[in-house]
Amino acid sequence: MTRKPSQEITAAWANLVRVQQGLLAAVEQDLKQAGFPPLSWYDALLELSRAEHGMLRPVELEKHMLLPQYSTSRLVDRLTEAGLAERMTCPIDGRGQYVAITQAGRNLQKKMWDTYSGAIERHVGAKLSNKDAAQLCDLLGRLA
Amino acid sequence: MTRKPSQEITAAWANLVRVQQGLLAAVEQDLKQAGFPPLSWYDALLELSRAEHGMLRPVELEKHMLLPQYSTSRLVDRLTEAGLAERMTCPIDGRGQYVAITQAGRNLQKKMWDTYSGAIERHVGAKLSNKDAAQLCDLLGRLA
DNA sequence: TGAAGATAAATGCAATTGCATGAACATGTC
DNA sequence: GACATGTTCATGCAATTGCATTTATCTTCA
Repeated sequence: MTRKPSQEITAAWANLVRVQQGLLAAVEQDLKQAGFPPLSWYDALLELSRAEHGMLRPVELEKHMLLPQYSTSRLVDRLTEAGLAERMTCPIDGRGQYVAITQAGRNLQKKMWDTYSGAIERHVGAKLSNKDAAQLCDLLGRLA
Repeated sequence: MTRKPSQEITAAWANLVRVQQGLLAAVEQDLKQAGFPPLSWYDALLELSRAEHGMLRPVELEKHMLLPQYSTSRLVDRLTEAGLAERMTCPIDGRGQYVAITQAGRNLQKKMWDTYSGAIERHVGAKLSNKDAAQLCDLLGRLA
């Protein structure tokens, strides 16, 4: 059997799960109250908007977002349904496709950022100095 | 509009969400592979096992676990179904009830901890000193 | 007392997720 | 070329979640 985690490790783990879930729920709530779709839509739109030509293979999107394959497929369904993205046939691989962000998608992403950034500032920025944030970031990075 | 979050804050937020989701998925996976139910079952069993007489009102459980009311109700359904907990009528409030952990519930909680603690050690303990963990814990605590 | 409002818990229904599989195409090997 | 294997993406189905509402009981206050 592996060694048991120390008190410190266990406490850090418990806090990590608890705090993240609380903050995420709060941020999602802020988005919803502002009439926006879930954060996962934002994440996808951001990834697409940053990609070359505003398009990505679903497989890429999946890797960026750390989502299961079927989850990506359905997220793209919804984005497409809402007119925020489009599926395009992939010229170099008959199995695959490209997902391209639309102008409406770009617009929504920018509008959501206003609310999203406000939520981050309120729930995180207001409670941590930049120095603390950098430190937190570093510690989390070691866990990745 | 609120101030925009700094680079540091934004990066910390992104890392927090990303790292926690990754680690949590990994730990859940470890539990599942060992043939155990989800972490939420463990959390509930732990709360119950620590409570006076091994029982809690659903409302209490809900507050401890930060879950919505209906979610708690259904979690208790499943625990009861599996013989890990029992619903008892509440003598002091006719609306309410008590949820009591069974011996099987206590046994499962202990068995799950073997696997769970191993996963924590592997995914967190192996990557952070106790000092780092304490610091992480502190930083997260300020966000709560 | 009794009516109004608050609280505890369950549940119907729609949306979402997870899992397993399927269909279409690609790649490597002989 | 043809078969075996791997990759990409979609989807049927069951389980879970979220939301709104219902039922039952409690509390308050006139």
